[in-house]
Amino acid sequence: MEDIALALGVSKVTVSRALNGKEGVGEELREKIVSKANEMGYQMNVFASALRTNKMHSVGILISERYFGEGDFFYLEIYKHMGIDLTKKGYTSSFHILTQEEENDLIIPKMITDGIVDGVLLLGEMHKDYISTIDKFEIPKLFVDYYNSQFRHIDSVLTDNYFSFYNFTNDIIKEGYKNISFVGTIKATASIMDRYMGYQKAMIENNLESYIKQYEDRPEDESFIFVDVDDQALPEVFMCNCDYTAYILLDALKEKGLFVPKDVKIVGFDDTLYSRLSSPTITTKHVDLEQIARTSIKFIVKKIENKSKKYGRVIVDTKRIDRESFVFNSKTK
Amino acid sequence: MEDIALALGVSKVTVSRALNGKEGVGEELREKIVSKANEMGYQMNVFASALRTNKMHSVGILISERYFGEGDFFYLEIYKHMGIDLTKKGYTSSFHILTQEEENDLIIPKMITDGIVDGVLLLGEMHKDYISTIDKFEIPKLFVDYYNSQFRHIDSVLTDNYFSFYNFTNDIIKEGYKNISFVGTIKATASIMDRYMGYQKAMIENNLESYIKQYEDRPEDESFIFVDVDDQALPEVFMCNCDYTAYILLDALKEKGLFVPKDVKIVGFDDTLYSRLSSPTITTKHVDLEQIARTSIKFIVKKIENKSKKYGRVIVDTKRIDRESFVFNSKTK
DNA sequence: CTGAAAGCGCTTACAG
DNA sequence: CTGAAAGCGCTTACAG
Repeated sequence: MEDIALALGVSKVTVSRALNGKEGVGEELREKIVSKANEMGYQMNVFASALRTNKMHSVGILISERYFGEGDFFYLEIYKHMGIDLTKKGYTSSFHILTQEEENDLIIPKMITDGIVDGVLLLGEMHKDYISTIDKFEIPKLFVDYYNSQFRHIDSVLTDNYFSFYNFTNDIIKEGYKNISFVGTIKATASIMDRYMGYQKAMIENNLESYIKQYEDRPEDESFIFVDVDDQALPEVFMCNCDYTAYILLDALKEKGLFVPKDVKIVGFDDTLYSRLSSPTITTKHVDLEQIARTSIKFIVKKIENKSKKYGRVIVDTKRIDRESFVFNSKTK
Repeated sequence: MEDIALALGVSKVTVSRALNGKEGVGEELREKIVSKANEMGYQMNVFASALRTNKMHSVGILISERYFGEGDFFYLEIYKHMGIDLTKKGYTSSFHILTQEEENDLIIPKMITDGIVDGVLLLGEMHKDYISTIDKFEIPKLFVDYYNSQFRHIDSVLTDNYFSFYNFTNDIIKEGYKNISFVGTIKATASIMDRYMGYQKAMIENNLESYIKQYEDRPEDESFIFVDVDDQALPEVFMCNCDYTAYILLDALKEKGLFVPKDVKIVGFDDTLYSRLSSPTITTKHVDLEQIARTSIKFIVKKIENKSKKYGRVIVDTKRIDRESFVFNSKTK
């Protein structure tokens, strides 16, 4: 094709430079070349280009299938926005849902081993051994909605679990509640742990140490979520680490003949379908997925194009959504 | 790398043939080459290969963002299984969520214009003009869960909407019901239309023509779903074209003080989250997504590798899931 | 600012 | 069954 562009009487070297926006071509010449290329319907052969540069203008997005339980639209929404941003930047994306088998056997997707993608986004938590294995590939990478101090050299874009939960708890305390419990197995994921620490911080700062109480929601070695509320001392508010847990808890309370929010109040986190389809609907925190996506893409592309190196941990805020499961009570008046 | 494989004293032509499973290499030699390649950790350069063959061993999966409303796990599940099957066959996948803007402005994804994917799967319905535009690209393609008689030359893998709904309706009639209504705007999508026709067929065959009644669920020019049940003559059973409609209808009935399944029965279709999270839960039909995925991948890969040409419309069956919203009544006894 | 030359790592006829 | 030669369409130094 370049040959034909030589219809302009220049060398293909010049054409290549003009089309790739490289310096070393006169402005008028460049414009002439570009318009001629369009006129001729020129389409660059990306393989030939990639053969020389090793860049496909493509980023891989990896996520464990564990995060695609039903109701988990969270990551899909993020992916959608990533796709939009990637397209804007002239990039293509490969979305790989990691099976449990691949994760256990440390099988790295073809898109990475074959160098088809120029960079990779690790969406959500995955097994440490798996991350180690991927980390051996010298390709730009970024955690999204996950971080691990063992892999501190990998930057990450994160929901502000800690501070958001702190604010959330603080708000509820301000509204007059004291006996507030946290629901979540804190060692299950880093997110749950961070949310719990945010809760604790607020409780301690408000001198409510004596009310601090944490319920488990993920029995060991079980994949399902479950909350045991066979407890005489019901709190005023259950702060659940996520909407799904809140949803399950709601069912458990109903079975015991308790009414939400009359007898006890509940809040969730994530603003997923569970918080909207339950009855009553659940007050929760919404995460700005679009911003997480935009930030992640911006950074990974910069890394790929060598424009910048280190970002560390980039935090994205959340917004409270009020629903039926938590309603201000008389204490606030 | 091939050069180094010449450590075996053969030409790189032979190595290329051996590694690609082409004929023209002795069996012993092939094995020797393959094991040497593994030993040396050889990784084929896919770009160089693609430059000659124009094949990246990659398939693109396209879907309109309209199908990623919340609760729509349907297509994501299919994608997940597609990814697994593709990996098994040594293929990579690019998942492109088509924005409304791209669909309206007939913008074709880079993965197709640049020839990065060897074939493309069109998941779910999209605008006819958009399909026409894509159809101009001479690349193997297949509809999944959609068909259009205007594009009869494009094969498709489909849920058996017509026959499944026919069977479903027949079952219900057998259980003693006569006054059965269909809920769904039949001109909205081909799937709804086919489901309706299946319902009608069963009604007519059982001489229940006089009971045939169809309610709208998608007001014109509205994106939300809504069911108007301000109707004196309630049927015994509402057969909704999908779970979401059933879910909405359930709410509408509750507001009128009606109880399901006591006062009236409801069934949905698709077995999505809506049918499980509602209260009562909704009897529905489950589609074998894994089979849809497996079939689609098998066919698109065959098309890419020129092993076969024409499949026409390939139908995948559904399975009834009984839940609370439809319970056998005394008539069956 | 522009061009001639070499080469990226494969595969495809063609010849033996 | 095996190999020598040419070429896929770009980009990267190097030279002017």
